This record gives sequence, C-alpha cells and structure tokens, in this order.
Amino acid sequence: MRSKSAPRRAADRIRETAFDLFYREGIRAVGVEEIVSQAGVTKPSLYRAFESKDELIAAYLRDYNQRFFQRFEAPAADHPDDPKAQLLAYVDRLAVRASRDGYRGCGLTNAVIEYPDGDHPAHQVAVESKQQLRDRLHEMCSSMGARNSDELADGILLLLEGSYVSGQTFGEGGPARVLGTMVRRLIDAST
Amino acid sequence: MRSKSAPRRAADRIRETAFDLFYREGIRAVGVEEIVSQAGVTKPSLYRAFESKDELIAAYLRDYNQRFFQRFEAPAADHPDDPKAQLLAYVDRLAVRASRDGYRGCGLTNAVIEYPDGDHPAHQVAVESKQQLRDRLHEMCSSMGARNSDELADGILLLLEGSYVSGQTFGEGGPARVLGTMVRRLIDAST
DNA sequence: CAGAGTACGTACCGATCGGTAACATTGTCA
DNA sequence: TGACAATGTTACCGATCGGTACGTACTCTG
Repeated sequence: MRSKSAPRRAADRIRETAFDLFYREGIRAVGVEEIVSQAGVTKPSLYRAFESKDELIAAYLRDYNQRFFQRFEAPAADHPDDPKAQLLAYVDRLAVRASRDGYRGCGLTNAVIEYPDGDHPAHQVAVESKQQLRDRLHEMCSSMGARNSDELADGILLLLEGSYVSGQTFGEGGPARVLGTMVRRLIDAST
Repeated sequence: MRSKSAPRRAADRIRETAFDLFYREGIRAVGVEEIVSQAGVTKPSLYRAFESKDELIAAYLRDYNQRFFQRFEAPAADHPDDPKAQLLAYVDRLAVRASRDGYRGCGLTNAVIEYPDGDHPAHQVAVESKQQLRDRLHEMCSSMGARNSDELADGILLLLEGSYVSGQTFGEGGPARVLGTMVRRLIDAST
C-alpha cells in the first residue's frame, strides 16, 4: 500500500486529475490528452480503466455526487435531531464559499448545462443526483414541521442553485452572500 | 429590402441560426460547420461577417441580452408605476416557462458556466448582462419601498437564477413552479 | 452593355479531437 | 527465478475543429 498523497495506480491518478480539470475548466473544454499529461500517465492507461471519455465523465460526476452529499450532511453531526440547524449549517458555509472569487459552482449543475441532451450519461448522472437533493430537502423540511414542505423545499432548492451559478457570475460580494438570510425567511414563513 | 421572414443576407441567417443552435445545444457543442450548413451558407460567409467563432459567440450573447431585457421589461407596460406588479408579471411568466419540458434556461447563465475563464469574451458579455440585471432588480426593489433593497434584490436574483438552471434539470413540475410564491414571500418580508 | 464592386461558393489548410494497435518495461509475489 | 499483471512507449487512425486562399456569380452604375 502506497501513501495516499501520491497514488500509484494510474486509474486513480486519472480519476483525480479529471476531477480537478473537469470541475475547474469545464468538461467539454478538457481533452483526454490534457488529462493524461497532467496526471503523468498515458492515453492507453486511461482507456484501460475507462471505456470512453463519456464513461470517465460519468465517473467524475459520481465522485462529485458522493463528495457533495458528504459536505451536505457533514454539519448534521453537530446538530442531532435539529433538521433546521443542520440545513442552515450547510447553507451558511455555502454562502461564504459562493461569495468568494474563483468559485466554480456545483459540478453537477454545470454538467446539466454542458450536456442538455437527456440521453447523455453526464446529464443522467447529474439529474439523478439533483433529484436526490430535492428529496432530501423535502425530507428535512418535513421533519422541521413546515406547513407545505414540498413548496418550502423547492424554494430552498432554487436559492441553492441560484447561489451555485451566481457565485460564478459575480465573484466576491455576489448575491450568494444573502443566501442564509433568505433561507431563514422562507423557513420562518412556512413554520 | 427583402422580407423579414426569409432573410437574404448570409450574415443574418448565420446570426439567427447560431442563436438557435448555441442556445439549444450549448456553445461548445456547436461547430461552425454545423452553423453554416444549417443556415444554408458557407464558412467564408461566416468569417467575412465575424472575425472568429468567439466574436460570433459574443454577438449571440449580445443578441440574447437584448431579447432578455425586452422580455423582462415588456410586462411593465401593463403596470405603470407599480414596480412590484411589473416584477411579478415577469416572474409568473418565467415560472411557467421554466417548469415545462425542454426548457433550456438563460443563455447568459449557461455561457458563464461554459466559459469560466473571465478573459473570454463570452464570459465578459454574459457577466456584464447579469450585472445590469442585478442593478435593475435593485432599482425595482428600491422603488417598491423595500427596507433593504440590496438584500431583497439579491434574494430575488438567486431565485431567478435558480429557476433558470433548475428548469433544465427537472423538467415538467420542477421547483421553478414555486418561484412566484417565493418571490412574493421575500417581498412581503421586506416591505 | 461594360466594368466595378460586392457577395458568395469550392476546396483546402494545419491542429486537435477521441480512440487504438503492438510491443517494451516494470514491480510483485510465488 | 519465473510468471503475471499493470503501466509505459510509440506510432498511428479517421473525424472534426476553427480558419483561409482563391475563383465565381451577381447587381448596380455609367
């Protein structure tokens, strides 16, 4: 077993490098040549581990989905049995991140926009993840006693997605800075 | 002067075809060959009218910006001296459009995501347009007597942007259906 | 009807795209 | 030491990318 910081396996290096490049520069903007050269491997190694670029993209988005929900649920540990506080903990951290320069939003949201065709694996993986998020938000709103939890969850989802994209458009001091305030207002109006 | 419905000039046909293709399929996904062939012209005609593909992209986004503000301000005529009703008129129409299948969101928002590099003309044109929108929203919130008009305008902007992208992710019955309700709640809480 | 612009098309460029075939090299474990 | 799996090396494929040199057909004017 090698150290974690310098993965030995070519497939891992490719996966990590693809993650960074796809996220920062966009999926369509990054070619396989750029990925393998930056990962310090060669093209055949990429195609031994992944059937195609599309499959690598799907793997990237599955990785992203996993890391997203990790980040989304992580603050919950500090607020057991308090769904409102759990949600707000994520929201408040997002508000900070999305109001900083260089923020690149949500990789899954970005993927839907880069691949509008519903048949494309990238689109499908991303949409599936967003549906999970929508369900989870509904669950949380429900357990915090909202009158119309579907409605509230969708409202909050709009604010979240708005923060992801607005964070990229306006850098420092963008509209995402008010995210926490707005989520609180919607929650207060519904409970 | 020829009829408007079947433009004779190659440059016009290119501009219109590029608009449709860039918007529906994404900018990076569409090559110049596809544009000219669908427009029924040839590549040199494109490059006589536009310096480069990037310039054509910028022209597309400037066109989009113009059509956007047309659509944004159009309902205002029905509600003179009532900024709240003006805004809500646009919002309610957007909620319907963005909750239908096949919705492709805002071309300018999409462009920012496709071109994260701030030096790219596409990014610059799109960001400029979004800043105009942010200013206009602030103006409207101000004149409807909001306590903290900056804050309210940013909250509404988050909801709008959230509707643009969520409309693409979830088709029919997506979260954008609650847009009108949520905008009203934020306005009510601020006035 | 001649001639000048203007508008357009034919055919092509080098570069890069995603992807592959064939073979050499390395590290690991028995 | 020998065998096997993983990776690297090199060279290549057809397709498509954005972009252009150059020839041709209009149309307007005198």
